[in-house]
Amino acid sequence: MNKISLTYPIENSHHVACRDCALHPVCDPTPVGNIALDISETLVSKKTPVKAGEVIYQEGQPFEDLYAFTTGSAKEVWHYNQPEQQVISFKIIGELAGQNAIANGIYPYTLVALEDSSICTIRYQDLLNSAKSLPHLLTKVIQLLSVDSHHESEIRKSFAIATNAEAKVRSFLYNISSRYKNRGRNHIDIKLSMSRSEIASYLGITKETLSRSLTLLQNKGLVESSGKFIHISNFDLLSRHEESI
Amino acid sequence: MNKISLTYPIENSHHVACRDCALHPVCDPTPVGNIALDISETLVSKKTPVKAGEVIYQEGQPFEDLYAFTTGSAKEVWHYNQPEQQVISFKIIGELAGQNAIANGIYPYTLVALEDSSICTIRYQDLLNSAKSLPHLLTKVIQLLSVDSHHESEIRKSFAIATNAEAKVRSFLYNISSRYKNRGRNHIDIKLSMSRSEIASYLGITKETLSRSLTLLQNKGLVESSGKFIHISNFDLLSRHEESI
DNA sequence: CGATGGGTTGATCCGTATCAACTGAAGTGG
DNA sequence: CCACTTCAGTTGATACGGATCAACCCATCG
Repeated sequence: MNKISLTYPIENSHHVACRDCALHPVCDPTPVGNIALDISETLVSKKTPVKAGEVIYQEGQPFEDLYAFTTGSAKEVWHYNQPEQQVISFKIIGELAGQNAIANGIYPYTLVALEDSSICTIRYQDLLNSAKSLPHLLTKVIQLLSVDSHHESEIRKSFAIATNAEAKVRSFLYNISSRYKNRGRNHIDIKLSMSRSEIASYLGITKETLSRSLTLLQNKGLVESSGKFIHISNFDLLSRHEESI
Repeated sequence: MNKISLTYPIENSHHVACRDCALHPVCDPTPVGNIALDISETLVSKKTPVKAGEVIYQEGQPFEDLYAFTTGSAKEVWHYNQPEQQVISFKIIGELAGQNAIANGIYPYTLVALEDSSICTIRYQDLLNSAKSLPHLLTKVIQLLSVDSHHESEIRKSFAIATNAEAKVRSFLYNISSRYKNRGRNHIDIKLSMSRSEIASYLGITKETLSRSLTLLQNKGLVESSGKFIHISNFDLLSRHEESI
């Protein structure tokens, strides 16, 4: 394969525009004019840098903040201290983290930055307080959570459908690529910030099987992979879950 | 095994009390006194009967209502018309359905009653309208959705952890049992309203493997199963996901 | 009473885990 | 600046678990 095709700059490294961020509906409540600016200023602390490997919140810790990634990415893991830690989800640029803590008031998992990133933080209690004067804010939060709920069931669906390892990997790549696409970013040439072992843990397969599946997909001309860089050769074929490809 | 131990009446068949229903926070917004009663009366249409096999909503249909089961249960399926339909989730007594439609305004899956049931219906738009005068209602909705989000990621976690079929079945039974327990119902003797094939589809295994796993769990003294009736002999052991049992 | 369909049990084959060896890239120190 | 170390990732060989196909059991219903 031609390595050169993968070496041109990847967009992932740039800051996401505020309008493409998961928190945007909250940061920018359109209907209220210049009050909106105040909200955004006071409610959201913007673009704090975090280092690769840094823990943003820890499982068991009391819930306080929601986070959105404006650069970089993270993994959500269970049993962070255990030898065999389970990867629960990946958060990429523009996405929200911490929603699953609202239910019990405790972060159920640990969030760890996969690379040097920057995050916007919103204090949930402040959000609720502001909502007393701006009820419209709450419907935005509801929208955010519902998107999340749907997102989760989509993932679970594709997992249940995926009979073999290759299908799991395919749906993972499609899922990641779609998420970049939905944020208006380059979804054809992607840098995977997580390791093979982390992907494997997430998919419930071994890293060896993951590696083999990737070469299979490559031989079928669906993707070209070179280390952390993945080129999606055929986006539409990736989504099809028929066995016969 | 002693069949008699499984034949005494199962509580599942009784109506759930309003206070144990997922919609309860919405039906009964405590802080507003006698206005609350009006809300509950006008917003929620109560305990409509549905027959086994009846479709409550269909995938692709525009989102209008949230549903809560006061008796009975349902399955959420994808590709309802296809020969191989995929089971996405099960809804049991007291639980909410339809939340995952808020995001896109369309029901992503089809909801089918597994047995004769009765449901409370709430028109989402009416709920939002009422919220203009009672913003507190919206925080309740947020709470509902967050519980759902957490619930989903819990399930996905246990699936990723479950290396073999037996562990999947074990975590499924633990999950169902816990849900009855959380609603203050009998979680030791359970009637599974869904078929083996439906459970298998949900778990992503075959019905044969499911059957074998059940007998394994039975031999280990964790459960006693007789057709649709399951007796949880050791609730705590069921939750442990260590291989060595 | 025989038919039907859900559920269980059995035998075989294939896919993935496991264990092991190897490769290559990145980082370290002389 | 280059050997040495180290670790992520890939490739190979074997063993085991689950899918598949098939037969059988049993409850329900006409």
